Amino acid sequence: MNFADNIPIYVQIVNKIKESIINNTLKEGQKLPSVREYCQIFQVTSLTMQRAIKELEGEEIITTVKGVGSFLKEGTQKQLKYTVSKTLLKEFINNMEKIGFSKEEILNKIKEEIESD
Amino acid sequence: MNFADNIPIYVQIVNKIKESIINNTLKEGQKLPSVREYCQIFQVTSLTMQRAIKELEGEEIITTVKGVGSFLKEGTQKQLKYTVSKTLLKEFINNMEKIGFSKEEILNKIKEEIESD
Amino acid sequence: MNFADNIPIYVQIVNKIKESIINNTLKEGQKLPSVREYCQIFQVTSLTMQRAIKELEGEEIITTVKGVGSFLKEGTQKQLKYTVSKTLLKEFINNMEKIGFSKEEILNKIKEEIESD
Amino acid sequence: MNFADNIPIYVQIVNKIKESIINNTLKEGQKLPSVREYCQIFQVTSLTMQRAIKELEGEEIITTVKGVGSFLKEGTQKQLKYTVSKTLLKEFINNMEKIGFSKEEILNKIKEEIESD
DNA sequence: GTGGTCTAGACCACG
DNA sequence: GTGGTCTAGACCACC
Repeated sequence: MNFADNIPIYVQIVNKIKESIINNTLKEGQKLPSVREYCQIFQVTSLTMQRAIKELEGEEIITTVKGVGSFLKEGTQKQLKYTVSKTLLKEFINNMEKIGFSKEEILNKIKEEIESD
Repeated sequence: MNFADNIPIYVQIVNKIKESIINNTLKEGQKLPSVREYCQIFQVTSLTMQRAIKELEGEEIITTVKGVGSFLKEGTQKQLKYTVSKTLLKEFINNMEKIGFSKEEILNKIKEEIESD
Repeated sequence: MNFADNIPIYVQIVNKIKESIINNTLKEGQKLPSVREYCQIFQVTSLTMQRAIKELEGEEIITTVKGVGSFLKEGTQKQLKYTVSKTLLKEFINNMEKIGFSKEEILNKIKEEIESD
Repeated sequence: MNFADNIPIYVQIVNKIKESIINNTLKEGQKLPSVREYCQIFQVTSLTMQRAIKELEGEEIITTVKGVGSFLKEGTQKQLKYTVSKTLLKEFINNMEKIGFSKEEILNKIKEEIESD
């Protein structure tokens, strides 16, 4: 975790977990590591970790069963990948247009950037 | 200004001013509106506005002369457009790769998105 | 604090804190007093204190973690002492030369002054 | 003049004039350039220049005769050189001691600095 | 008129 | 508890 910047730590954790889901590191229906284990992994207090979990519950990505653990819902992976990529795309195009690039120019810029690597 | 979300108002203002520079609404070498005028425009107190101004000074985008006003530095517009777009591009590609898209797929997604409008 | 002269209070505070670092009153890696404590110590409002803190962050002397506190970076003490003394020396010699003293004369003046105490 | 920093312009001008006196560029008893000429030289408005003049009058360095001009007082050069250098010396030693140098160390540092040029 | 600094008190999100 | 942001209004020095 990046403790020095402005993004709340619990949000950073939420994002990391979402990444794991999209990458298929965490598989659908599977039980997630316990809060205690996650605290170790991310080096945070349980309170912070709980918030991250709550957030994921709120977004209907996981369900928590008291005394048992949290589970990934079925069908999340594909949907998450879709919504996240859609958001990234829209935001990116929107921002590029705000600073004066046409759609064509955006496409060219992307091509350049990708080929330059 | 968006008083509801988490981005500090003074950062929002900084971004708006940067946009104005990139759009050429504010021209190089030109005097910016006074702090008091900006307070009216953005509906904030002078202190908040000053923070935004200080930030832009720190980024070497403007220079301020006490009792006279703030001025856009020469050569900012082009450079700002370049660095901002570069950052957007890199971040976007990076994020898309993190969630499992190959460079080719990214390009295709962008094409789709742009053509769909 | 000296509320009477022209040096902004937050700059005076920055200098005092720098002095504490150089004297080793504040040790490297250590947590600084909280903003609220500093407000008591220096008898200023939190905003003024925050400005001082931001300044020190900008100079890469401390790092701040939201909700936790500010910490002295490692390696600051020695470097700060070096740069500050170097600046004082250069400025002093420069000013003395401006008003017509040769390097030799400067040395003699210093000797006199020191021995006279 | 440095219009961008925090030292008031009129103070900067006062210092420059003092330097000229100490260097003997302006000689004792001599008539100073007119306000109008000085405005040209320093590229400032007459109001700012007037303030600088007032300051020098206040410090008893010059006298102004209405409708005629300003004149350097007799005996200023030597005295000015003395007081200015004394101030510089004391301040310098004071500052160096504040950051933990002994008188001996100060002397050594000065020697080093001078010989290194 | 300009920018710069400050207070006193408030509210917020985060750990 | 921590740091971060903001207001409303004030005062100042300077051009």
